[in-house]
Amino acid sequence: MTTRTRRRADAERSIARIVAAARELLGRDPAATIDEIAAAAGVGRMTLYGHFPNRAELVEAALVDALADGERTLSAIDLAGDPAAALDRLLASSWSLVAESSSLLAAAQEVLPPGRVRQLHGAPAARLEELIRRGQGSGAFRADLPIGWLVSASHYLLKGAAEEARAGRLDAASVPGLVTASVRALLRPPADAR
Amino acid sequence: MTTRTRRRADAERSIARIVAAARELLGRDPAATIDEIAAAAGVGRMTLYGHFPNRAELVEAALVDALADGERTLSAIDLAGDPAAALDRLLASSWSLVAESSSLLAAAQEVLPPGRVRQLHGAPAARLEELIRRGQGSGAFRADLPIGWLVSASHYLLKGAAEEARAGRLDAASVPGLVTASVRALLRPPADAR
DNA sequence: CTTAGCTCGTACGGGAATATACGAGTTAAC
DNA sequence: GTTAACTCGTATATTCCCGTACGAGCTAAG
Repeated sequence: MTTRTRRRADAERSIARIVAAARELLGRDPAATIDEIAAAAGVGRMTLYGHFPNRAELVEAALVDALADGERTLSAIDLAGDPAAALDRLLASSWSLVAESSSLLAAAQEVLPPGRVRQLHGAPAARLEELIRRGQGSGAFRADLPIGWLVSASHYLLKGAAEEARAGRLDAASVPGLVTASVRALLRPPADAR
Repeated sequence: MTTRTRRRADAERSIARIVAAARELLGRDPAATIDEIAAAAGVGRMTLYGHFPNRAELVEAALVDALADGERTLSAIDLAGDPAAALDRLLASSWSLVAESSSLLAAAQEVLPPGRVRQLHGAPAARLEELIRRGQGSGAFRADLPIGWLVSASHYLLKGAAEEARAGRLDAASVPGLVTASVRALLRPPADAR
């Protein structure tokens, strides 16, 4: 399932550059053109079409690549021990990943069949969900709200922080602190726990 | 500054129908076409162009109208008394407003000059900010995070909840409860207050 | 060195959406 | 009832982007 007819080395290189360019441009502007991406990759538009039959497949490839990168980073994080501390570690690495490809996600939403994005995006969401669940068991996190919402809400906070940073309304250096403080607050058990 | 040459009654009516249709369609799909909006308003496309020279002005008119409606609703809310309770009242009314025009905001972001949206959107943000500030003064809300971020984060939670509801991942009836619980959590002073 | 694969320019066709031009018919306002 | 304003269809120009076709030239792989 790797390669049916072998690919030449230069083709491999072109594909890598195209995907990288797509990630970068689509990460900033979900409406980035195929022309722009090809140009940014230092490659003719026709070369791009030689590897990706249409826009959707290119976007999907970029998203898959970005997610794979993310998985590599996140899977290296130790989530054992105190859930709150583990959460901080997870968020510290997550936020920049979200920042880099938040509009890539938006681009994918527009082009890919419904549900496909969510499917591809399953692993990181599951990781956070698992951590939250564990924290709920130990009483570190609140359990009175649906866990699906807690996961989503955390995401929205991450995405929001990324957007504020990109708009220049937030200093990039201050973002990690704000994100962790906010998500911790969101997950902390309410005062009137009974 | 109201009307330089008087407008006929039927024109007034057409404009109202167009703006209403624009709010409804753009509120659901930020890419709604001028054709679609005209059709939904029960009006020829040429009539629409007679009143709005281009897409941007139509979008802006729709946004202004939606915000004016929102202002009318929000300004009726009593924000005196216990800040936490006032926050609940404010959020209960805010969330549906956000839900109805969240993608209208997105449409505006794409078409209007940068900063214009934020400028138009100033009043509701200021209202929430003022409430938060008051709550900080009385110790009801946390003061260790920048107030601008607290306001934005609340917004992102509202928008996120609206999105989840539209995607069918959240029951509309449960949204107000989740939103208020989440924003309260976000604003509650941290445990290790010193 | 030969071949198959890859690069990439130019050109073309198509679709979708915006916006303009013209003009005939209709309707509110006075 | 006259006028000015409004409605609205058809047609057309423009722009933008996607995707295809053709073909000449390069380059990695054996």
